[in-house]
Amino acid sequence: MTGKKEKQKIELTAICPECCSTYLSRDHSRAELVCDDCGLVIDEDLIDYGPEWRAFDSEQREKRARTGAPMNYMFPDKGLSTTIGWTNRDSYGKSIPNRNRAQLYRMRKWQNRIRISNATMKNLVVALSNLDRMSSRMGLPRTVRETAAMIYRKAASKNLVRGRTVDGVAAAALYAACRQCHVPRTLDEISNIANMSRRDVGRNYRYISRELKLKLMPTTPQDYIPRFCSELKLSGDVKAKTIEILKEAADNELTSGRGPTGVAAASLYIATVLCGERRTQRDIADEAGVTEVTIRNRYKELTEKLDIEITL
DNA sequence: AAGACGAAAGTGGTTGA
DNA sequence: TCAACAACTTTCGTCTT
Repeated sequence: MTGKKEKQKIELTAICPECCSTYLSRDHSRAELVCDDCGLVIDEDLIDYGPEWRAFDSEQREKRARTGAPMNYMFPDKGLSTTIGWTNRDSYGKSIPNRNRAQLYRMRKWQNRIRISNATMKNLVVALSNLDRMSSRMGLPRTVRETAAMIYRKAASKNLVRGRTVDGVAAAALYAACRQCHVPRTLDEISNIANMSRRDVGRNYRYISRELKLKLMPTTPQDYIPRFCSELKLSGDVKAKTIEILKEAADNELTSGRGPTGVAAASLYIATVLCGERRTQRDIADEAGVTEVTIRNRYKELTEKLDIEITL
């Protein structure tokens, strides 16, 4: 342990990408991260998993001066990308002749550029595959996935992901895409799939929609109807009737200020009764993600204000 | 027995000072 | 930042079919 070169054990959760050892040492004299078991040099570009970034030159320091949460996926390039050292010395320690230095400088520059672009690309790949996983689990159509991917890309290119988790922004993008495509999902559904709290998804969503100037109308109850109908195996008649009721409801100002899902559920309930395809309040409530009580409240308002006769 | 109804108390988000 | 507020939920007892 007490070698001549002082190696400092770092108590981090990093893992060597080659042999999966957790014993890594930082060699300060060379600014390298080295695996104790297999000797793999993991360069300094790899991330210190603590709250702060390491910065080894002024360029990095500038880029990383304002840091958010540490990146949470481990080795974007598996630690295998090449880094060209900053000292003007070759592998034997001999100084590099002046006539080659300009070339070396250009190589370093491009190496850096390529590496960075790889990192952001990888980031994007992770986000997009998450997006795809979530949307396929929710059975969302292709257009929604593509819209979500587009929104995420825009967010990423405007640096909105910094300080937020990749998954969080992806979930928010998905939520926004659903609304934009008129196949809304509730924040609850999205947050369940994404394993996040509704607050976080909502907060991220508000942030990116503001920054990207997504102009999204508030969701209307109508948007939910096709989905609820198919989930509950209801006929087209019921669907048409529901839409009709909702239109009237909107004209009579019965939808504003109410939760769209509640209004949708109530008018769907009324339509099922009118069309003789009865479903219980509980069934509809579960599907719509509201309670029976909410359905009852809405449905009382609707029947009273719209003079709809219900015979049970 | 299951579903519908409604009262009352509690919860989470929005709004305006 | 805090209180007021409306919408909504939870809970529970009663009524109807």
